[in-house]
Amino acid sequence: MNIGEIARRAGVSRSTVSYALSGKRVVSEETRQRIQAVIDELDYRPNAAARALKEGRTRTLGLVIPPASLRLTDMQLGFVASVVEAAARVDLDVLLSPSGGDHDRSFERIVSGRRVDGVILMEIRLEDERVTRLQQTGLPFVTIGHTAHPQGTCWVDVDYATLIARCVHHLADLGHRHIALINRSAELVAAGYGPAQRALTGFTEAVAQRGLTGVDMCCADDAPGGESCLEQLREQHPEVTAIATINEAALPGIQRALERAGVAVPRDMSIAGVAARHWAEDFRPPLTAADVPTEMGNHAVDLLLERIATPDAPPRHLLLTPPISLRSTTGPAPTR
Amino acid sequence: MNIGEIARRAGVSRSTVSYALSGKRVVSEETRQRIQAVIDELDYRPNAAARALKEGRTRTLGLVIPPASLRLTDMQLGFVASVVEAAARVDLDVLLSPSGGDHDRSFERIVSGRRVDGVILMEIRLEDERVTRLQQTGLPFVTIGHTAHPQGTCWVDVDYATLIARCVHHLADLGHRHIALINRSAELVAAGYGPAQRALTGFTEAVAQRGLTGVDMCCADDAPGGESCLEQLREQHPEVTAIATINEAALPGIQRALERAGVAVPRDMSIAGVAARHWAEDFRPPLTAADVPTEMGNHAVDLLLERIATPDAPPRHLLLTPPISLRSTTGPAPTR
DNA sequence: TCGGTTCGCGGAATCGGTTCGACAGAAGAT
DNA sequence: ATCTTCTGTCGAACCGATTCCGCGAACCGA
Repeated sequence: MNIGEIARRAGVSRSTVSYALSGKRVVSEETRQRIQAVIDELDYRPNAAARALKEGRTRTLGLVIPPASLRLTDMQLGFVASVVEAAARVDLDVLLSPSGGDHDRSFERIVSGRRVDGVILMEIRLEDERVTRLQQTGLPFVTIGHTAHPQGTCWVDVDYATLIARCVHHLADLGHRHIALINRSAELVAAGYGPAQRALTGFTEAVAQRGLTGVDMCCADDAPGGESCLEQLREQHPEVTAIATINEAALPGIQRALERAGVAVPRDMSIAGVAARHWAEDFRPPLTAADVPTEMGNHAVDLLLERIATPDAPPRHLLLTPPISLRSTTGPAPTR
Repeated sequence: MNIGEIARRAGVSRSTVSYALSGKRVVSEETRQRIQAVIDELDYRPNAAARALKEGRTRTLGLVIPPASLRLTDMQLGFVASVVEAAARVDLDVLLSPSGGDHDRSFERIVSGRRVDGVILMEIRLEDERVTRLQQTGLPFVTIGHTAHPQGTCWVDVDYATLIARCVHHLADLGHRHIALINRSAELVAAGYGPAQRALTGFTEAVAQRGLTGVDMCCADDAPGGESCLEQLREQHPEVTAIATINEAALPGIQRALERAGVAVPRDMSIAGVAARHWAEDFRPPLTAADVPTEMGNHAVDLLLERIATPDAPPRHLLLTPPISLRSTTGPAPTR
């Protein structure tokens, strides 16, 4: 069931079948229909490898995700889903590469075996050698998140610094004077993980600007982590009345610890976060948060397609600053 | 940077380079080292498409996931992660196809464009046309979950009927007489989604066997769904003192509704579920549940590799029945 | 009727690997 | 000295598409 078979049965040459399929040259309507009939009958579809070899492109995008051992957050998951969906809409397939390590075989296969036409990189660090590796090879790529030197690359990101600053301002407007930042895990912060670093910067600046006292804490990215982090916070800083956080995964634990301690939200404690929209909505009470649009994956695909089409165009960036959706977890600071 | 370039620089023929790389014929140690030196210098890696074309295999596995619009549960996510990880361990890549629809372009590309050597199918229904389509094409495949007629296919699944039955027995042993099954969404049940159907069967039989009264409810697969489902349950069946569920995603909502109503777990209400292990552990209080091993993805990959190697061997199945881990959400029935 | 244009199609090269058959030269057997 | 057996390498075919070049027939205006 290759193109030769179709050609023989339709009584034409292989090239004619190819042209009938691609439309790159005129084929008489009669011939075209005859060919199509044979194709339908045999359910023929061109061999992807042969086409990729000849055309020099694979019609496949690579998506580099964190290794399976690290559990993905809802937000990251949303990115994956929207990347896959956006790619499917333009008839592209997505090849997954779980790679966090330095010199990953899977990553190398993808980038230097010409298995994909372009790569989307997730969870990048401020200094990320995968980015430099991709720059070497010349393979088009887009990152979700950006490095410390983002000028030369194409990326889409959420402006964590500004978003966390907005959370702080919102809380300050409500009269809160003592605010805590609950950041991502200590390991990530130490590894130079961009969002964690930038959230801290934004927090520190905003707190200083409003003359508040701020305390920042790292917190393991899961429910138990949030729970113990909050216990520690209430013990060491009982004066805190509001929390800003980018740690989605820790929120259920935070919430639970507050409940156990009899601290009502938002009466006794306000929470403003940065999270996936559906996640914030599903949260009880609904979370006041800057809704990170999961469509970021779509944007990443768009940018990547552009870059593949015109590799020499200056790299474009997209820094999103979604507004804070006021829901039910923030309120006026308690009067002592 | 193709094999010809390497051959020229090393002063040998292309075939010799190929043999040096594959080891399928002896190449003198001296020549081999010379070739390797050139390869290292140029950072050469064979073109995947060319190799796939000639060899007739792509070294790629297809993973068909639910479309992006449907949010994946933690358990499904765990499968994806473990499939990707298992594939990476044996140097295989994973191609994602988001396809739930009947005649999906992405699915068709994968199965009939010979883009993959085998396919893993998730979220299959009792009658699933994707399965019949794959059987037509002869492409090796393994399903996570099984259809109503599973004899001829290769699959790995969790024995939901038995697990839910065990939950019922466990709860009955604790003295509960009125037990509710909180199932997956009504749409899934209507669509003939296997786990939902089998959970219902197992529940009904176990309840009858123990002479209990059981009530089964469908419930949207998210927190708000769980919340409203529980409210409805308490209104219509206030006598229920225990819940068995396979609806992971609804649990936070269930939990929240119970709290709001002042119903303590497990004092006033026991809950036994089927969920991913880490999920059950993170839940507060830790959930008594049959821990679905996320390693099911690994097993699926193993089965698939076997099937690819020996397509004519009789299809193998794997029906897992993990034991119930007793944690903190079940206790003796309340004395009235 | 003739030269030129258009239309529809076939032939053959090409992409970059793998693999089979052949072959030269060295080594061993008789 | 001749015949056989290895060893190590090369050349060429092949996988299944795409695409450039060119050819014959039809068509058209003069």
